[in-house]
Amino acid sequence: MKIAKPVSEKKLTLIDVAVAAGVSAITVSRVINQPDKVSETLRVQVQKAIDTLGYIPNQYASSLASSKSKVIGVSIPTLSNTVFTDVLRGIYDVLNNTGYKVLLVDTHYSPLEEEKMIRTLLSQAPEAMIITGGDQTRTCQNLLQKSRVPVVQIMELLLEPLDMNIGFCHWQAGYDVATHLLEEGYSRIGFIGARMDPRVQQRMQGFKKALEEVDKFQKNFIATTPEPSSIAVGGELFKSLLASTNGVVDAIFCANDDLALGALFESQRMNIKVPDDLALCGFNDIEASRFVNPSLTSVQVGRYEMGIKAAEMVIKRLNGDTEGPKVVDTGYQIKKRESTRN
Amino acid sequence: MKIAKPVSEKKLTLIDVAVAAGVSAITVSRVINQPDKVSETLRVQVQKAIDTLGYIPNQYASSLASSKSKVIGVSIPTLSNTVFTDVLRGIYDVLNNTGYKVLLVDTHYSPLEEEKMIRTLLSQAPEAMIITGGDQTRTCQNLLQKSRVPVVQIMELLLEPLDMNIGFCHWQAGYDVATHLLEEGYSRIGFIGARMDPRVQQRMQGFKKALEEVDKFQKNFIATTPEPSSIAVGGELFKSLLASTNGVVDAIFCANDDLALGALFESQRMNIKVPDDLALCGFNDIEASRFVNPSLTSVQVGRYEMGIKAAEMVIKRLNGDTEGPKVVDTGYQIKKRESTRN
DNA sequence: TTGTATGCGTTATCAG
DNA sequence: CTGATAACGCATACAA
Repeated sequence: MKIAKPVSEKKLTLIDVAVAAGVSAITVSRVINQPDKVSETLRVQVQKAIDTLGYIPNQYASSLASSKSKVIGVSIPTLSNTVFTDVLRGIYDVLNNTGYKVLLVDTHYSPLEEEKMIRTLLSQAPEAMIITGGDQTRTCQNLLQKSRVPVVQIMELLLEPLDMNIGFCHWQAGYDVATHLLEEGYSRIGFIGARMDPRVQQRMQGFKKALEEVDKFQKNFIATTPEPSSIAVGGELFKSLLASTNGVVDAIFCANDDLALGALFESQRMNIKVPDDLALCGFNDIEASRFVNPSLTSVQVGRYEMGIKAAEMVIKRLNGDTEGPKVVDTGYQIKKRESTRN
Repeated sequence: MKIAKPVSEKKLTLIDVAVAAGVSAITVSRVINQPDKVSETLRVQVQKAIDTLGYIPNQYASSLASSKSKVIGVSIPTLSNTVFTDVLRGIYDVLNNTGYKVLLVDTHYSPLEEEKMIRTLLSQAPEAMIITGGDQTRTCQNLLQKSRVPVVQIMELLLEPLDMNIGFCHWQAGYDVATHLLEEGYSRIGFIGARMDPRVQQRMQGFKKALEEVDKFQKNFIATTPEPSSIAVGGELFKSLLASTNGVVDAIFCANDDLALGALFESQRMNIKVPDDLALCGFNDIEASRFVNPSLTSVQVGRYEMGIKAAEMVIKRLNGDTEGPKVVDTGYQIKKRESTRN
């Protein structure tokens, strides 16, 4: 049995392989996709031709014909925040072993941009989507529902998920942080937040509620900015809050650890002792929080695990399994450290 | 002019839009891809139909017909390191506005895994590839060359780039850091490094060379580990180095800022004064380095800009422009801060 | 087990 | 500027 040499110029197709192996195109297709449905003899013969020629299937023709893209769309607000890249890592680690490809978009926290990007994603006919949060535009949600792709909304628990949902309750987490600070004996408690995306808003509302319940909420104890969150901004907001409260604030809930680090570093420069003069609590529990001095109380959330689970939910659904729960609460845990020890 | 209502059941095609707008399919295609080639009247009319119906083009059909995938493959060692996600951000920010999609893979720093992933990427017929560094397996490099896709190798300057190359010289950066420390009067200078990927190795070699030139290199002043880099590991390596040098080390070049922060936090706990008792220099200049106390000397490299430029090089090449330089040195800058002020 | 006919949704080519 | 027709490469459905 002779097999033709590779013709390096033109693109190889199923037919080239079929001719080389002396079979029909569909048989080659089967050798690739359903090897069990082809006899041993032909399978070996065809595989040899494939290897010899160096044939690589055309995914686009395949997707078009089968309407299966093997693509999963993922949308996150930003690549600059370890919170999201940790989740991403979980998603990639699961999906890369399943033959699915990830198509990632970065919405820059803008629902409008998100709509545009999700439109692009949908044109790739993804078999499923993993998207962040629930503040998509109405149009965008319609697009998603009309497309009928399985959707997992991650990072936060939603009142009305589009489909599947995995995350935790930011409101409750904010409430619990405030409670922790109250329990530690602090009473003039402030809040600083940046970007103010829906999840930060919820943390703030939970925080506010807890203070209101004990009649300790004061409007001027809140400092926020629409700017992106950063250590620098944390320092700025910290100074604003000191000013607006005439320095009487005795504890601050920072909407995330970057802000908290900024506040901590600034307080060190101002010679304000943490936690003696002032308590600080962050959110997300990034690695630095555990090691900085004083160590920073923060709220741990299983980001990598959330990514893993979201991807697993997707895979399960794609395998036709509709049994599992559609909503998963991944919870959180307040890590009490030196910065709030009274 | 009436336009039909969306029929939510079947998938919309060009033809549906064409019928709704009362034109031919190819005209709709042109409105989408070459709007200038369609008269104002028809363009508006067709666009209206597209919007009303919520039509989304099928990229697979498009790619099959035009043999253009509009895909660019990107390979990075890990998603856990801001160094790479910053570059990624630059890449996405450029590419998202050009109609190209990014197919990203995370190689976990393993050339073997990289080879496997790049093989997968190639079956998507990417129009170009952006990959990290130069330590691909021989097989992998052959695959890339045979595929004839434009390739940009990023993060470091290579002796023999496969095609295009953008980055800076890590060896020289390491050399310069050592020189800076020597100039500040330090003379018992150590090095700590983790993961020990090719770029870290180069920084270490440059560092070593500078010390050797003034006869100040000592083998036991080096502490490394193959473990992933982290703040925690920085603290550990710091303690090892103190032990192996009997505490006489007076300056440490940390292969990155995470390690440096770990060393700094640990030194604070051990009551070792930086920079009075010990100088610390990091690498990458992450945000924390600028704000921590004492602020941390580090080496700034334009990561986001590198991503931007890499993507721009790719786009240029894809547009048939072969003029520009194939190798770009993005340089670096030592940010001298409190932690090395003698 | 293997093969034939046909369609997937778009774009290239060439006419009008 | 607009349209008819034929690819693009593969997989589905059915036949043999």
